[in-house]
Amino acid sequence: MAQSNKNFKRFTVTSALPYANGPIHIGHLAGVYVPADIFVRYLRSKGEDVIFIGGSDEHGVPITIKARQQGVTPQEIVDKYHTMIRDSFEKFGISFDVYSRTSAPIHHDTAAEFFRKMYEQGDFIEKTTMQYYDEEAHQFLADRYITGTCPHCSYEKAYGDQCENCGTSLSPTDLINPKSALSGRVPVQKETKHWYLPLDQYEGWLREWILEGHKDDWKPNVYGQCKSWIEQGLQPRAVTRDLNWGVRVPIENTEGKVLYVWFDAPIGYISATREWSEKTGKDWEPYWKDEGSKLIHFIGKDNIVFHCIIFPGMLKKEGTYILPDNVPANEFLNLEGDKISTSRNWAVWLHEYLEEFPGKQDVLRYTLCANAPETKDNDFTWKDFQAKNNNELLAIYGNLINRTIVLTEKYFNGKVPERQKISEDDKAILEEIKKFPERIGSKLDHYRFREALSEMMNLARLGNKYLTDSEPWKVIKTDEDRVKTILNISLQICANLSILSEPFLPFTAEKLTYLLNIKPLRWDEAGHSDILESGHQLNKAEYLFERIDDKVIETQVSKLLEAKKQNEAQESGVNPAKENIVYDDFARIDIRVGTILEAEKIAKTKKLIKLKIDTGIDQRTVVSGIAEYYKSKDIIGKQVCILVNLEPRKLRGIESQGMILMAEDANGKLVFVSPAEKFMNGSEVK
RNA sequence: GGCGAGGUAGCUCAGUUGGUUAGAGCGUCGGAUUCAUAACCCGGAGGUCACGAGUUCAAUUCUCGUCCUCGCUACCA
Repeated sequence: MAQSNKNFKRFTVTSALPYANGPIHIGHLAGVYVPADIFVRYLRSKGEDVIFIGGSDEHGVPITIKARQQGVTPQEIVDKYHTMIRDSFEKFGISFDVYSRTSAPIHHDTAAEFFRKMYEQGDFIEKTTMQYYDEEAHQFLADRYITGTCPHCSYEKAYGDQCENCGTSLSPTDLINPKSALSGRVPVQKETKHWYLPLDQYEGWLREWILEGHKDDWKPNVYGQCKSWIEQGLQPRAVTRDLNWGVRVPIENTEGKVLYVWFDAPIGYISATREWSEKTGKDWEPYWKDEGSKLIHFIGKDNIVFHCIIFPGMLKKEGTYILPDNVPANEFLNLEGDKISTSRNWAVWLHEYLEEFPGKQDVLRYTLCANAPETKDNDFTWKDFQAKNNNELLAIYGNLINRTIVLTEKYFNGKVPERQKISEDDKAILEEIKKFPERIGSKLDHYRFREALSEMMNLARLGNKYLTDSEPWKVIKTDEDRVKTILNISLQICANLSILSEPFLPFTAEKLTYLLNIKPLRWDEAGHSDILESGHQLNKAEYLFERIDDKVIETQVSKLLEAKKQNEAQESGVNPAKENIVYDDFARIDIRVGTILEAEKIAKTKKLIKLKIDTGIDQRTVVSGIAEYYKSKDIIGKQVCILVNLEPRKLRGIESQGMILMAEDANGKLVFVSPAEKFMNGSEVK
């Protein structure tokens, strides 16, 4: 992975810009901000020149929709969430050098300038297409602003990009009876001109740069995803949209057009750096334009294509920028077994956590780092959070510090005793200590945060073992000099921890430096065993962590269950009745009771099961899309209702002779409609 | 359907350029201990390394196929 960091003069570390239409949750933290923060704290501790960039992404259609729904302006929406996000990051110890926002004037300038330069260089292609236009509101309509009847499921409130009832993705022209969400009028199709980034032309150098150049140092998930995109063939992508919210297209005759949000958002990293530059008086350009700078994007896996292909494409074409050295994207974090969802309120919100667990930032940081979804999706559970606090942070780290300081208080009035004669065991320990900075650091250099964290804890484990093995509480009765040595070494371990744990546990490290009564030290000062001088006075012992008991965890779990209940209530939306029919329409339908004789999942399909049914009339094959809800082996022998006079139809090359009756709820979950008791096969359902 | 990532102890993960008894942390069980927030320390149990076939003297590691999870993409209803 990453070549030696020593080859670089400075580091530019960006973290994905959170979208300002909701608060931050643990998924964002575990995937992006905690690892990024650990990384930059480590670099700073090593004395590297590093800038850590964050900011809110405030443009795009979803924000305008949210604003309309709430009857406020988009700016009010983003003001609210930007403030909230910024403050919660700060309280959580995410140590941005700058946290900016894309509605800031400096960003509008930067993005417009970026676009203009590319435009003048002829880097875009222009295309005119037909788009829906609302003649009353006098504007073109984003896909989300058009509603109509879904051509698949007849749901009447489908959006232009997706039907929320059946989940199908749509394009606005698919909708039956399209309506503008702005005025309710029928929109008309109208020509509009947009600019496209010709990604297809970048394939050559992208292949060389990523597929050949980063085969070994990018994470497999990132590399694989890029490969997938490139091999599938890249398409030109529109960089502008017809919308009133965003960065105005900086060329003439482009009323009502803005930069597409994905185009302006990554430029936000650059704008933020410029903002930082204005505040600090330092030059921003080397961080983005000097080959001696190492640019690293921390993101979630949903952002890979933008940061590995599109944004680099923009940077390269613009011509004066460097490309990212690495994009250590993480996978997703689940919560108690379910996908985290902002709209379904299935999340642990950072601002709530900070209120409910005051002073426990590091506990969450630790849990999220230990469970970071580095190689695959991972699950956060409150029980695990509790275990990590009680059995690791408290039992191993906190306990070592506490017992060491308490012993020192007891025997030496809290003064660091002088080291006396060194035993072979002591020597071995001192040698071990030396290895930790490099051991932890090299893991961090390679973005292996979980392992780095575990190595850090190993130092605390080493300290505990040393204490237990050398039993100063016994030795004190016979050999005080020996105890001096033991505690001196134990205290040096504590001092090392104050340095080496700082990137992971900044609040704890700070408390620890207070307890040890020292100044924060740099990474290079770790590994040594003379950090604390003999005679140095410690402060009084205090706990670094407190036990979290079951009650606290139960409260959190029931809070989640409450959210789940509310979701279910909300999602139990029922479709309105269809038009009336006459009896004859119904009488033509022939439904029978049948029994499933065989069931076999059809390979390579998501939903299909091939069933053999005894209908009383005959035995026949039916293909049914129920595999997401039933396992083949569980349904054999089950009685079901089957529509027997449906025109046969081939699905996956198998002729399906009928249809099994299923009830479907608002979530699309299916359940068999079966006779209430065992009934003769072939019985008619009337 | 195509593509990508993953599938290793109860949980979270490491590892194997193919080679004797597959590792760690947490949990669990037992022991020891009392300086320490029932914490620390020692030890045990626990895995046919998703499944099947192939290559090989030897495969968890290579090849092929299958299944499962997640994502991207396409299509079908």
